[in-house]
Amino acid sequence: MADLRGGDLSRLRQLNSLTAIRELRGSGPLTLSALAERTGLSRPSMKEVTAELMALGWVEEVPPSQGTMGRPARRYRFRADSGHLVGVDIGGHNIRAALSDLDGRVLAETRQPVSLDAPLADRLVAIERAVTGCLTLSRTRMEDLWLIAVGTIGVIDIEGRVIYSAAVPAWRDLDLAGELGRMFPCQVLIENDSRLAAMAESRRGVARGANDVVFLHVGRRMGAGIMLGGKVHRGFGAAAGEISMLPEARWFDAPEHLNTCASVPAGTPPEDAAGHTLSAARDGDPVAIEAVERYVDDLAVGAAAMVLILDPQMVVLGGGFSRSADVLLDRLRARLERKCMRMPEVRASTLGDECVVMGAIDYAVEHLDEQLFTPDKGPLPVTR
Amino acid sequence: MADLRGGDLSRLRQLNSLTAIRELRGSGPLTLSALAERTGLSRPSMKEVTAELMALGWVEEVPPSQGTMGRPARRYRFRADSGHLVGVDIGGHNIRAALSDLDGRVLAETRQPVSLDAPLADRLVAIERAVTGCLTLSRTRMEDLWLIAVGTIGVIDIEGRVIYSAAVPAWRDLDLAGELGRMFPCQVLIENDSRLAAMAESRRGVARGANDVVFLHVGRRMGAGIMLGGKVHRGFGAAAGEISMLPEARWFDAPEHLNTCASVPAGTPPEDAAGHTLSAARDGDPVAIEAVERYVDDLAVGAAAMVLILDPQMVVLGGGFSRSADVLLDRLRARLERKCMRMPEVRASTLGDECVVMGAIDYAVEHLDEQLFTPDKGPLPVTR
DNA sequence: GCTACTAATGAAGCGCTCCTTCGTAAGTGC
DNA sequence: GCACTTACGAAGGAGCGCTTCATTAGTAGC
Repeated sequence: MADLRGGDLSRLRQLNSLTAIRELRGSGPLTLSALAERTGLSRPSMKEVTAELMALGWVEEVPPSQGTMGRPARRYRFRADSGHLVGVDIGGHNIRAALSDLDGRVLAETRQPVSLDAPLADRLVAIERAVTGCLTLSRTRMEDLWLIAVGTIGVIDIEGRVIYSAAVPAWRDLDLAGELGRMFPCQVLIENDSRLAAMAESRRGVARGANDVVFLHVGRRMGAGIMLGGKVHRGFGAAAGEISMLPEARWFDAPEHLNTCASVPAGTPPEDAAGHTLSAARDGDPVAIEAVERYVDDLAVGAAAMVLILDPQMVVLGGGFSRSADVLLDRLRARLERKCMRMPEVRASTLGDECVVMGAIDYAVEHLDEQLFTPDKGPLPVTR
Repeated sequence: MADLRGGDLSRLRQLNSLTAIRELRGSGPLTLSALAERTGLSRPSMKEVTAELMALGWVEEVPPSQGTMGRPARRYRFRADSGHLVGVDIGGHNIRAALSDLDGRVLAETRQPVSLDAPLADRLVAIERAVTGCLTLSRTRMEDLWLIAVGTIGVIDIEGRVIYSAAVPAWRDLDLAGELGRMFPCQVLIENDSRLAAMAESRRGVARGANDVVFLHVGRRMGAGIMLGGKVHRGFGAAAGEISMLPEARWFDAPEHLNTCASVPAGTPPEDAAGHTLSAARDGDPVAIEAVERYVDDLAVGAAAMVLILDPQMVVLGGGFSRSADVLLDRLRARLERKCMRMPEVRASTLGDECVVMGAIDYAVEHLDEQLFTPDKGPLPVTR
C-alpha cells in the first residue's frame, strides 16, 4: 500500500496478470470463470489477461475436464515446468540442494556431507556437486536454471558477504555472493538459513497461513528466523534474529546442558550426546529430565525475548533437537506462558531437515513473482 | 505490493488521487506541472485528478506565485483546514492533548495533571477536559473533529481494552475504546504510547527518514515502541515491544539504580530522585556516575535484545530520562557496540514530552490517508 | 435420436483513465 | 510594443475493464 503509485494503465494489467498467475499457481488448472471470480475481474477481461500470459509462455491450456454440465470450460494452468529453481542449504555438516519447478514443487534432491572444518575450496566444490547432482537427477540443463536461492549459517550482509560465522571457520569474511555468482550462470540469492526455515514453515509447514512467525532453530547451535506480515524480516543491515549473541538471553551455551548430561554413555561422540539426553528424558531418566529442564529454562529466555518484542502469532520449533519436540514443546510452553504477555501458539516444525532447502525454494519463488513484470530488474527468461 | 489486486479502473484513479494528496500534503502548494512530475502522471491527467479533488473539497486553489517567467501557473494546496484531528497522551501523571489540522500541524495544546492513583472517573474527566480545552483554544467545534488518536500507557488489545497496566491501577481491564467512543462523537483510535512515540520520531523527530526504528522510553517506567518498514509494529495481539516484562532483560527494576542512589539528598520526593542522580552524574559525582553506569548496564541488556532481534536502523532514546541524554547516550552506545552484531545509530529524542501526542496526531493522519477513498470504512466527512 | 437444459464462448459496444499534440493565453524582459 | 517563456485548455487516440447477447458444446431425459 505504501509504495503504490498507480500510474500507467498498463500497470493495472500487470497487477491483474500477477494475481492471475498467483491464483493459477496456488490452485492448479482453473477455468476462465473460476479465475475471473477469484481475481474479481470480469470474464472477458480475464480472457484477455490469459491470452497475453499464454503468448508470453507463462500459461498454457490443458484439456477440459469431462462430465460437467453445460459446455466444458477451457482450463488454464501455470507453466511451472518452463523453468527451474534450486534451493541450497549450506549447513555445517551437510550441504543440501533441491531442484523445483516454478511452482516450488520439488523434482530432485541431493545431499553432500562436508566436515565442519573443511577448507573453503572443498566446501564450494560440495555446493557445486549438490546443485549439479540435482540437475542430473532431474535431467535439467544448467541453462534452464532461472534462480538459485541459498540459505547458509552465519550472518550475511546486504551484499552477500559472510560477516560472522561462529561454527564454520572457512566461512568467515567470505564473499559468498561473488563465489556463487562465478559458479552459476543465473542469479543467486543469499539469505540466512533460519530465516528461510521460517519462510518454509509459514508457506508450506506447520505455520501455513500465519503471517507473523518466529522460527527457533534448536540444535547444536541456536538461531532464529522471523517472518512479519508474511515477509522475511531481515533488518536494516540483514542482521535480524541474532538474539543468540546476547549472553543474557542464555542461548549460546544452552545446548551444553544436553551435551554434558551425566546420563550420556561414555564414549558417545559429542555430536550425538544431546540426542541421547533427549531420548533418555523421553524414557523418564530423571537426570536427563533435569538437564532438559535446564536447557528449556535457557531456551525460554531468548524465546520469551522474541515473543515479548515481536508478539508473533506462532513460534515454530525447528532444527535438530526438534525431532524431540515431544520432550521440549510442553516445557517451553509452560515457561513462555509465565513469561509472556500474550501467549503465541507453539508448534514443532513439520519440515524437519528439509526446512531450509524448502525455504530457499519458497524464497526463490517469491523473488520470481516480484520480477515477473519488471524484466529490467533481473535477467529472467520471458518465453520459452 | 502484497495485498495489491489491481481490479477496476477507478482503483487506479483512487491511487493516483492518493499520491497527489500525499505530495500536496508534504510540499505545500504545488503547480499542476510540478504535481504531474512528482506523481509521474501527465499534466492533463493530473488536471482531471485535481479537478475531482477540488470538487470533493480536499484540495483548493491558491493565488499563483508572482515574478516567474512565463504564464503564472495555478497552484493547488491540500485543504488541511477542512477538518481537525486530536492526539491524546494519557500518561500516569499528565494527560496531554493537541489539536491539529489534517496535515498534522498543531494548532492548540493542553495538559491536565492527574494523580497516578486517581479513580477512573477523574481520569476520564481529565481526558475530556484536555480535549475540550484544545477545542476552545483553537475555536473548533466538536463536530469538526474527524478523528481522535489516543496513546496510553499499558498494553491495549486489538479491541481497545487495557489488558495490563502496571503503573495506573484504575486503568486495568478497562474498555478504553468503549469509554472514549461514548465520550466523543467521532472515531477514536487507541494505541500504546511508546509505539506512537516511535512513530513521531520517525515522522518528524530525530529518526525522520528512517523506516526501522526502535524507540526506548526511559523514565520512571520503561517501555519500547517499534517501527518496521515505516509502519508501527503492533504484533499479532497488539502486544509487541513489551520486553520490560522479561526479568532477564533487566528493564523492570533498572530505574531503581537511579532512584536509590546515595547522592540523592534526603527528603527529595521520590519522583525527583532519578533526576537528581542524573544531574549529579553530569556534574561528576562518582557515586551518581556509578549508579548511572549500573542503570545503563541494565538498560543496555533489553536494548541489545531489541537490536539483535530487529536490527533497526536507529535507536531513539526518549521518555523522562532522555532529558539527560548527554549522560546516557555514549554509555549506552559503548555497551551496545559490544553486545550487538551490527551497531545501529543511537540518538536522543528531539520531541521530548510531546513525543506521544505528536505520534498520536501522526497516527491519525496516517489513518486518514488510508480511509480517504474507502468511505465505507469509517464515518469521515467527505466535503465541507 | 430428438429435445430441453446448462454453462462457457466470442464479439460488439460502452465508459473510464491516461496519453500525446496542438493552438492559445498570460505573464516577464528588453 | 515585441519577443520569449511557461502554463492552460481542448481535441483526438489508445488501453483496459465492464456489460450484454447471440452462439456453441456438452449432459440429461424421453
